[in-house]
Formats: sequence, C-alpha cells, structure tokens
Amino acid sequence: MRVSAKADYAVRAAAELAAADEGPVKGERLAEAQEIPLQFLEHILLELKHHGIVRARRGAKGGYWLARPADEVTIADVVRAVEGPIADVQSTPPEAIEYRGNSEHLREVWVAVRASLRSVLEEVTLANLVSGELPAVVEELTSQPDAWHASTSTKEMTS
Amino acid sequence: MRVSAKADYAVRAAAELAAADEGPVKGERLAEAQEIPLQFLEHILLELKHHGIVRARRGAKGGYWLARPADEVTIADVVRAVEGPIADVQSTPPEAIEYRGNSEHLREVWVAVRASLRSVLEEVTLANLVSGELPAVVEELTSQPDAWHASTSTKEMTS
DNA sequence: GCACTCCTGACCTAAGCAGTCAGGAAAGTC
DNA sequence: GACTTTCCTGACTGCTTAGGTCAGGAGTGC
Repeated sequence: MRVSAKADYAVRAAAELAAADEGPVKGERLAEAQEIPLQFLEHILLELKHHGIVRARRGAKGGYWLARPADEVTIADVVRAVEGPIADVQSTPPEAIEYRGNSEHLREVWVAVRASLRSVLEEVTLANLVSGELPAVVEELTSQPDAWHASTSTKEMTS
Repeated sequence: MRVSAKADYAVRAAAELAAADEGPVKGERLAEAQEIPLQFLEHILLELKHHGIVRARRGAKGGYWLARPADEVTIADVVRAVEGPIADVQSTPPEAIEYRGNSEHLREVWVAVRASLRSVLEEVTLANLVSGELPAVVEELTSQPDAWHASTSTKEMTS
C-alpha cells in the first residue's frame, strides 16, 4: 500500500518531459530538475521506453520525449510501467482470489480498493499534473481537510 | 501499491473473530478456517494485540477475541496495524513531501490517492465484511464491470 | 573519428516478505 | 503441584525487492 521511490521518480520525470514542449530532453537535465540519481533514472526511463511511454534518441542532440501527447498519458500508465499491476493482493489480481468462510466478501473489498485507486490514477494525465488543473475527482478528495492529516481514526489503544 | 499476504491474513483472521459471537477462539481454529500457516498467524495476531485490535488469553479455554465490537473496527485499522501507514510515498506521508519544478502538484495527487484508499478502507467494518452488507461506496465501485478486469487502458504499445 | 547520449547487464547493500523453529510464560484442570 | 493447553517472544532462514552504483557497449551527429 505504498508508493515506491521508483514510481515517484518515474512520474516526476514524465512530468518534466510533458512540460518540455520542444525536442528531446537529456537524462541529465531530468535528473537535475527533479533531484533524482542519474544512473537510477536511466534505468527507469528505459523501462518507460520499453512500455511505450517515452521514446529516446542517442548521441548529441539526443534525449527523451513522450511517445504520446501529455494529455493522453495518465499517471496510472506510468506507475504500471515501473511497478506492474496496481493493487494486487499476494501478487495476484483481487478478482482471481477465492476466499472461504467469513471472509468471502473480502474479494469485493479489494476490488473496490483497486477501483478507487484507478479512479484517481487513470483520471490524472501528465498534462493535468504540469498545468495544475487537476480533475474534479482529485479536487473533491483533496478539499476535505482530513485528507491532509497523517491519520484520521484514533480509536485504537496501545494495549 | 500492493496488499501483502500479512495484511490479507490479518483481515481474514479478524473477520473470523468478528463472526465468532461467543468466547475466545484459538489460533489453530483461525488458521484452519482461513488456511493460514499457524505460526505465521500467531505473529500477526500478536501485532494486532499490540495495536489494541484484539485481546487474548492463554491456557485451556484461551484464545483471541476482538477488543471492540465488530462494527467499530474498520479494515483500515487492521491493515494499518500490520503494514503501517496506508499510502506513504518513499516511506513518508504524502503531505510532507516537497516537489519542485513541474511536479509541484504531484503532492495533491498522492494525497488524493490516500484519501481514495481511505474512503474504502475506513468505511468497511468487520461487521460489514462478515454480513456481506458492504457500504454504498463499495457497492458503487464494484458495480462497474470495468472494476473486475485486470487492466482497463490498453493504449500502451510494447515499443 | 570523436564527442555525446542512451542502452544494458552485472553488481551491491539493506530491508522487507513470508514464513519456521525453539522455548518460555500464563491459565486452567486434575 | 503436576500437567496440558494456549498464547508470547525472539531468533533465524531463504528469497525477493528497493534503491541504487559501476563499467562498458552501441547509436547519433558533427
């Protein structure tokens, strides 16, 4: 249930590419702009390339650019490219699990979890991200003050 | 962005406890009912105890039971007990991260991601889970057929 | 031919995941 | 008081992932 450094880096690099309106951007510049270790970033960009998110050219005047327009690439695309399926349970998709006994309905819950993640990640495009004009879903979720607190319920006790 | 076996086991064991209406249930029975390795489960139950989710007594007629009524324990409570904070980015809460350059608005996106997870996990109680009467949020999310497919968008190409 | 940049595989350390093993400590029973 | 039952705890293990670094190879442009 956590976002890896890799996914975070990938999205930030992609955002930087989305903002660069002309010509290839070289890895070094992306690394500097977002303060990401260069060599690590290169591996990430390679993965993004293999998944058809970015393209690249070598040599002088080389660099990376988005394979598709920035408003057609969602954050979900980028995250999936580097992390694989979103919201797997025990490394298998939630709809493929059979639960017995009193946890029969747990599958629906995990499916709902995945759906709710998608409702955010698949709605926000890189264009949204750089312009700051985030979709209504996001605005609604972030407008509740609770959303900005580390933990909401404090019913638990430290037995 | 994945659910660990530990979290899955923890919720299932908690569901089993929620369904047992009278007296302590011993670990062995929980392990059998949900097909969880007993020794592993005992560690999990211990963590749940330390977080005040369950209580326990040793000896004959001993076992585990919920510390609070089943309709006051949410899945979020259980998951947090064994996995820690729910949607940390790079092991820090999203609201604590400073983004520069073109990814300035990424923080809002991660906060929205966390909020959307909470909107599911904090709404579903163990009582909901065992009865199958899931909250409206969940019903809405799972009623869309897309929610049951492994992947929705197929815009990407394998470069 | 040379500089530049991406491309790739190998490697590394630390941590986490998913457990198992062995023994100790309370609670109840006889 | 001995004995059984059950939880409690720490140590350990094997494997994978996270988060990188290093060294070199392969296209590209001049």
